[in-house]
Amino acid sequence: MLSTRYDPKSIEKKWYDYWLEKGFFTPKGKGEKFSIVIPPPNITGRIHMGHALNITLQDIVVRYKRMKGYDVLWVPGEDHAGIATQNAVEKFLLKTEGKKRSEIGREKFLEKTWEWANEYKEVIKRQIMALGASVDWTRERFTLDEGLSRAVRKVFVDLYKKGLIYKGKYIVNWCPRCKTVLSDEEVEHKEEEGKLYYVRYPIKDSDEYVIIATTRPETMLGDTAVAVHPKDERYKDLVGKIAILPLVGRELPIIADRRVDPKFGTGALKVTPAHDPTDFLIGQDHNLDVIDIMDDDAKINENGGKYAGLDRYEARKRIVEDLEREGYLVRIEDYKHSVGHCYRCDTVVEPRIMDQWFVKTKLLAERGIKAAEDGEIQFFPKRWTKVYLNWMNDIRDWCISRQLWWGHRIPVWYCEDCGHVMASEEVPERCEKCGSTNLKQDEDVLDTWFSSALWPFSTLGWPNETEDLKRYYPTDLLVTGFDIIFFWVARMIMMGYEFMGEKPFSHVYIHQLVRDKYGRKMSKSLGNGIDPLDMIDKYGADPLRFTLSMLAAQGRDIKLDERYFESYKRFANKIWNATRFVLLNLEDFEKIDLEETDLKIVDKWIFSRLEKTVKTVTDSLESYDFNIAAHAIYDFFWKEFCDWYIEAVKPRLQSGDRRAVQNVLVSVLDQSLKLLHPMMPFLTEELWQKLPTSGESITISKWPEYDERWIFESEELEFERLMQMVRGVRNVRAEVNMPQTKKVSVAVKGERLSNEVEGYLKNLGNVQSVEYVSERPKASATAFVDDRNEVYVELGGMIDISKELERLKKKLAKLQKDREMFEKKLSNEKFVENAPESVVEETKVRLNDVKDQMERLEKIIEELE
RNA sequence: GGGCGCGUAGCUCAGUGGGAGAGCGCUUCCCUCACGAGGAAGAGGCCGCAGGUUCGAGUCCUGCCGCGCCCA
Repeated sequence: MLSTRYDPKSIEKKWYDYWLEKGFFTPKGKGEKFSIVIPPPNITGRIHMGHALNITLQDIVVRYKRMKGYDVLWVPGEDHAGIATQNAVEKFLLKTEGKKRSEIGREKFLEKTWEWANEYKEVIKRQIMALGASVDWTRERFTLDEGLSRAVRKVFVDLYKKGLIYKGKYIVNWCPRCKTVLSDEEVEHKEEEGKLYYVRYPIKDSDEYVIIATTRPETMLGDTAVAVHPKDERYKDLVGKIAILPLVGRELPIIADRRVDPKFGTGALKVTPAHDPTDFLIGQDHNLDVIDIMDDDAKINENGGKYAGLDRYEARKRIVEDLEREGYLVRIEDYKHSVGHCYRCDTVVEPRIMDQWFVKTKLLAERGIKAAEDGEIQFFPKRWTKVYLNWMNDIRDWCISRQLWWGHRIPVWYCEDCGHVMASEEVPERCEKCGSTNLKQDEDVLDTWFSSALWPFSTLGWPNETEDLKRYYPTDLLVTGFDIIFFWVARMIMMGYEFMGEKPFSHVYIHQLVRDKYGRKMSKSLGNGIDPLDMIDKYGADPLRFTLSMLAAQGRDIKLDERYFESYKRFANKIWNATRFVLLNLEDFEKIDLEETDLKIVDKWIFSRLEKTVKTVTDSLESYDFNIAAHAIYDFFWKEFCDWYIEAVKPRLQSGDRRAVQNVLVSVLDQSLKLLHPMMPFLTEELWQKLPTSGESITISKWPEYDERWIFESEELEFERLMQMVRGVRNVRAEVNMPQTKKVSVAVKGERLSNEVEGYLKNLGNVQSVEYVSERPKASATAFVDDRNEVYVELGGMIDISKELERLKKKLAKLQKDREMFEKKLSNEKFVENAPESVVEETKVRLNDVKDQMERLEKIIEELE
């Protein structure tokens, strides 16, 4: 028998092992398929709450679909996470061995990183298991697997041959800490308080000067022009003249270019093509010299003259001092501007001109744009479509080379003899042009997102034409966060169409961002993270999952407070104990096919409520409204099944004739557990296995189908009417501070209650006797009034007439308000004309009810007065 | 500068065109034989502000105020 308390630890591992052993998560390859690939977590450490949410939501859909009878494949895996992992390993190395990566060399460093990777792959895997994710571990993939690496090489070489990958000198974002370039998306812009420096540049052979404004004065060492807007009247005469660069003495042509913003600073722009994206473009159009003044550490290089060797900020300070001393500095203003930071280490990035590899994205994006416009790929919530489209329509070429060691090495070889460049899937033996064997591979690796972009098909075996690829591509759903729509979602779509000729997935569900209870992003630096594994340890995986489901309302961030887990653990405990109660009453259980004649009002009520819950939960899961599904089953199970149904049938269970009610209990419990299973897999399996109607596993049991035959509208109304009577009696009792245990006598005016209803009233209201009367007994309080019955609680000496009057008058006032509202509506001709007939009809009925109740109440009040 | 989202009970949030809801917290009562991690009853809301559309607006539209995010 079950213990009195739900203990998650004692059930979770056991059932996960059972599911694995039975192979429930491996698709059978028959029937309609449903496939989904996991967003591979980075192998940098523990998973965080965002992962927990992501994995939970996927597992809910996956388990639901599996129970619906789909042939479900959920592919798990991990991401090598180039820059993030390399940073983590570097830190680890420095801490444990006191060594930098440059000291141990590429080969040794990669060895260490592989050790790290293998360890953390296992860590991640165990964490995903702890969450209960029903992924198919026999198909686990890693982005640096041989198979996936082959896919990467093939994609690179194909795109290269199509001319969609090229190498070129462009302005790129350089992280001086990670010592690599970053794509535009890997740069995070943050508003910062900075300074705006106004500097005087003298005009050659004159006493004139032009004042420029800059936030980064150190870059002046690389200035090769001054630019103004062509229509700027202030500077019309200056265009064509020469300015002299202070401190350096270089001659700078003064040019006109539309890209200059006349409203910024003085309207005159110092042009530094090597260190600013706009300046770079201006430089290209005007054939300006490009002077790179920084090295990889963001220190000034030999082109910086006497400032060479200084760090960029030190150089800034020195240059400003020198400018001031020599009279070139006009003024310094406070200035708020947005500064680019590395998304992995938060260091301020420097724009630099470098020779890097790029993917030409314009053409690739076209098909992906059409797909979203046509609804071939749908976003949930819908509004993310626009975010995606804005980016795709304005897409820029993707810088894919990284000066890292950890990742897919760029499959390009350079012939040392003739200079020929070769892209090749396999290591070439000789130069295809001159035959030389003197070949050298490109030192760089690819952006980590390059391999992720192939994930939906590379994990299924591509470029081999595997059975999996044929059967499970395209996938049906992708669940991910909005922060990687550009990094990942958009690129998977582009690559999917380019290499598979088909979309990678049909639906994209963008999940919530998990914040702390104050609405701040969870971060290591703030220390405000709530660790999902700690929560599993403290409350259990099922409560964690259910909490996240309850909070997963589309289009809104989740503000997480640990108290939620406590609340929903109580729900799990409630389920546990309700099941325990049912099991305690099943010694003589015998399964029967319930006929309508076996069913009482309360049975029909609970079946009808259950059926409606089945519909709500099913519909909500279909539309990814996880919170609605969770709320529906929570309310049904706790408030209707536990608080009313079970309480109402307790006497029947004590009687000799309890076969039918046992069957109802088991049936409702069975279906409820199934509805709960996607959200709370462990708990439901544990309990379901104990039911006399169980099977091999709830995991592969059949999802409840909505069936109108189990809807009983009139019984629902009848039972709800009874609930009102019971509440009325309880209310009276509470008003006079009568203990709940004390039995009361009730007088009923109007029609006779059925034996069944009278029984519930006695049982649930703790009523000892019901007598039928034609007049209200003296010294009684009114518990319930409608057009069929009035229910009085006999109080005898306990009655406080003034208190009773106060209570009834309050009730009357409420009714009066309703009455006025209904009357106002119905007296409005336009309402009667325009509103749907059913609404008008309902309003009339309700008005009549209210009027009737008021009349009766008024009469009672009159008598009391 | 462009775009997006959010302002509903003390707190955290559901609710998208027809009678204001939940959890937690609060008050009162109950050791009722599944559960005190429970049960019963209750208090608590100009649904940010101002207009508009509509027979009817928490829900749709516009503006404003406040908060947050993305992009440039």
